[in-house]
Amino acid sequence: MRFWLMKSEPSTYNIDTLSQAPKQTDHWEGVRNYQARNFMRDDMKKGDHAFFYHSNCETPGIVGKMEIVRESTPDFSALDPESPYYDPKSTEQNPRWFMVSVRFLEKFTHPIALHTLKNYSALHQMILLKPGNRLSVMPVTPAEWQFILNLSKE
DNA sequence: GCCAACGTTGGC
DNA sequence: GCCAACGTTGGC
Repeated sequence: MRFWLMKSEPSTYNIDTLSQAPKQTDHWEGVRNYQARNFMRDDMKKGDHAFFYHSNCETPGIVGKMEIVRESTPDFSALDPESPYYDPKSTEQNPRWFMVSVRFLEKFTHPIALHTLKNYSALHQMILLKPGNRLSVMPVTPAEWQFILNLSKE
């Protein structure tokens, strides 16, 4: 099983939105970055786990975890002219963007703020913490995953 | 294939 | 809301 971190702006979609969705499952639509897309399309497998990260908000950080329940399929929002994620260069025959489906697993009683993550040398290598990083989907190592899970239980 | 201009991300 | 860092676009 592999581990991931996926960002969302909570004003658009947050961990409560997911936990209140039917079957606590939803599409992770709207990723429009090639590297992030490639992770979802090529490397994410059913059964993988992912942290839910709130970005661009008062306290950015990891707020919970989820499970990948469906591997990548074309992101239909790219085909919808009404969608903010519309991309005229993506077509049904030749889709440019992909998404996975995720299921809510847990909302942390102690979310871990970005500024807290930065305090631990065990996490210094996290892609999330690399200067200038803007990836919205990225891998997390098993050691990082376990370390962060432990923090969430303190 | 270079690279300037532009748009986006996301912390602060 | 600012703005630095980065990715993408498109003219040449």
